[in-house]
Amino acid sequence: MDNSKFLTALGGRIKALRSDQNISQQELAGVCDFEKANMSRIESGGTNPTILTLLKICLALKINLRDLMDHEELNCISEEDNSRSFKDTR
Amino acid sequence: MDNSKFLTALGGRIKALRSDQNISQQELAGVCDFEKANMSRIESGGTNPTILTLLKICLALKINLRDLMDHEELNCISEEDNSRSFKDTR
DNA sequence: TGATAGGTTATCATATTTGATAGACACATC
DNA sequence: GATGTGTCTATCAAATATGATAACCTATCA
Repeated sequence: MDNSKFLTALGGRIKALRSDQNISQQELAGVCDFEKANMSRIESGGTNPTILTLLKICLALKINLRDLMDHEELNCISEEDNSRSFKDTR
Repeated sequence: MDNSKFLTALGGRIKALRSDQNISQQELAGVCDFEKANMSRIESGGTNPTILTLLKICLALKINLRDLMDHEELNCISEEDNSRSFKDTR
């Protein structure tokens, strides 16, 4: 998964969560305290948002960052991929 | 939870996950393909990383973004944090 | 003593996000 | 036709992340 596909998927995830709550881009942007154009930019995957920007959006959607990230498209590591965490010497 | 506390908590979370795998900052930075000084900056909460930077770190740690965010300190939604449902739509 | 590893902080140039504004498009409604 | 809503794109200045280098500190070890 390349970066631009990830950003598109993340934007789609935000859009889906917003639509679930029947909120317009403009309204969500208003709660986040930025312009609707910037919200569109994020939802379309046209930017690589900082974690604080995502936090602001999550707060506006009344969800946690964990919930935003809890989406298969955004998580491609399998349990088997993480071998190191299973060979802790403790 | 203000922004700088969140960034400090996020950095601490990364550091904890790294330590769990007995990896040095330098080694993790190497896999991420950036300098150890930049990794230190992130772990100390001195910067507001983009989601792609966090993704790179997660891939290096062989974990998912969901796992990175699945930490109480980073998920503090409360009614006081967000009052959208109480806000009149004007 | 000296050398090495791990970590931190400072600084700088460059790249990119952000904030803001404007314009465009489709669609519905009056 | 005219108006309003929702979305998207482009553009710009300002703010900030990134990449890179250097210096410094502490602890460990030969």
